Amino acid sequence: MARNSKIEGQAGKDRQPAAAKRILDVARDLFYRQGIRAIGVDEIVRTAGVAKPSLYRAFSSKDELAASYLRQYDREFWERFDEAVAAHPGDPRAQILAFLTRAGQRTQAPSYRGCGMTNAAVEYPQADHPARRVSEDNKRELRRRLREMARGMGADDADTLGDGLLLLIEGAYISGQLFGAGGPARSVARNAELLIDASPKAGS
Amino acid sequence: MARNSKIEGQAGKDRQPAAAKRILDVARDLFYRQGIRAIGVDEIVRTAGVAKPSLYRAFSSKDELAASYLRQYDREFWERFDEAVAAHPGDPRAQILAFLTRAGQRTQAPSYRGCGMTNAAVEYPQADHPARRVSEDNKRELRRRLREMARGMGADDADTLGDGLLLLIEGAYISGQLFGAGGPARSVARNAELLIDASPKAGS
DNA sequence: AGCTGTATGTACCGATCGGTAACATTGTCA
DNA sequence: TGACAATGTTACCGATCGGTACATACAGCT
Repeated sequence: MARNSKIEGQAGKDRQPAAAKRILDVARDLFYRQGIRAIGVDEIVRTAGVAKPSLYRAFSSKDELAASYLRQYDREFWERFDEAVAAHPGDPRAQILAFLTRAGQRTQAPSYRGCGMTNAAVEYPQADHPARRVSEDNKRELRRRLREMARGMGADDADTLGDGLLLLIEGAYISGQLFGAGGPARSVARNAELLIDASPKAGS
Repeated sequence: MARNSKIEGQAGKDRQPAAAKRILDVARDLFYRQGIRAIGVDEIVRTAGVAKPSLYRAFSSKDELAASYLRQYDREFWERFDEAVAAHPGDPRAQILAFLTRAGQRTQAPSYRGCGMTNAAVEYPQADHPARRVSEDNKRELRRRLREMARGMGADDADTLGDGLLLLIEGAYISGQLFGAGGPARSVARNAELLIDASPKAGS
């Protein structure tokens, strides 16, 4: 109802029809909370209040819709990550601890269901699945960034420290959804701190 | 073909009919490699070379078959765990490092697909699902044992150290299947060692 | 008004899902 | 030989799966 073109470009070109956005919003919510395989396209279109062909006009397949969901998830992930980085310029130790403090807090929320990309990779072990591709790319980049930050911290074996931080992060994502509030994910920042300070540095 | 009763008990009582074992063996393999939701009961009975009613005579539902698979997985998990414990009596630090060294090696195998119980928990977020119940029980007990071992190591904050080890373990399971050989899981034992030695102890 | 293009909806497809009923066959032991 | 337990065979169920051909609504433009 009503025209929704008040924002988003005065030019006639309103890219991305309304239905597509509704579908992606709903898919994101259902996929994250219940899993991609657990949700059928019928449930998505029913919840979004749109017709099924609207889904297939905007997305070539359910797998592609899942990949789109994860691409959005990926963007938001890096926003959170870069926010923590920007808060502590030139101090990678403080950067990663800020990120992990926030991440650890999020794992305690009742609605927490882990990392959407990690979960998707578990649901789709096949290397060529569109959803898994997005997840793998994200994790590879995260690993690269963490190793880079470990280098910035002056660690002798930066790759090992960076990988250790990645293990803690993935562990937090998983045990957050396994244990809920009060689970081990709560202490991810503290353990990362211990691990960082325990890693041999050149200047010591 | 041929009689397969040469081993396995001379007494008349051959508990658990042959078909049930075949089904569970096949289900274990397929569920672990491809995921529970990804495998249909038809594929299981076809691969096992049995008739579908044989599955439902031995297991009340697919969910119960999945739970049975995980109960077996759970037993084998604790066998591996207790083996590492038994190898270093009275030395919890060596115990957990032995376990993690082995676990880290397993994550590098091409067929590695993570922890079956962790994966099942991701596939079934609903708390009342039979498969998830088995997984949650296993993880809770693992957490308890790790905290207990951390206490045995003399850590001031044994709960935090135990939880840190759990995060590393879960992280290794997940990144093992995400990155394959050469991934961060390779360094899980080394990082656990650093974390343990970094944790404040009463006697120091 | 009339045309045109875009966005959306109705109704349907074959395949597969988990699960079952009824009955035939086999092998083992007494 | 007869009885019994285990397994196989066949055929089926309703529900849901991902996906599509086709009709309709509605805007802007002339």
